[in-house]
Amino acid sequence: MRLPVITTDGKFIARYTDAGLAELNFPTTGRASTRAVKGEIISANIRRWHRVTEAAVKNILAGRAPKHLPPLDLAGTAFQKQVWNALRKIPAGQTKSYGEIARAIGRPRAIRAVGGACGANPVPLLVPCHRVLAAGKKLGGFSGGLDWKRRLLVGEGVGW
DNA sequence: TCCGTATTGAACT
DNA sequence: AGTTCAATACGGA
Repeated sequence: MRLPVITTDGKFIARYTDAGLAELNFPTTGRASTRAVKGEIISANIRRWHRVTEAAVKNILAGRAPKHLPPLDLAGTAFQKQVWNALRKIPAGQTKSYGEIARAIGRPRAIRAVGGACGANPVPLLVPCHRVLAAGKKLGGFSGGLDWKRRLLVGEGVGW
């Protein structure tokens, strides 16, 4: 089940399973339109979750920590989930390095693997992979494009 | 098993 | 200040 999240910055696409939000994509430039979601039956749960998701996305875009998050149904390996879980502990307005995340999950040498897990994150924004910088406060990379990463950090008042 | 990473830090020019 | 290089863990083919 895919539903659009309309914001002033574009149309994000949220994908839900019975268990919760499974995916949240940045606005796609051109390809993959909203697609015929109509006709599908939207369960009460998903409707409720989607309202929470919309509010959370808008808050994050405005640089504020979302008050509530929908339940997440993240598909990934145990390692990736550990990383994503660690990312969610980063408070808004703060950043960490890939090395710090690696240490936080007890694998100080899994630095590059952390980068890989960030890139595999199906739910950017809600899982704040944009708060992870490379050593020396360099930007590193970002799945949705570095422009987004810069913008989100600036929105949270992070300077580097 | 080999390859590519959203890395890192040191050793060079 | 820029470049090269090895070490490194994980995931996909």
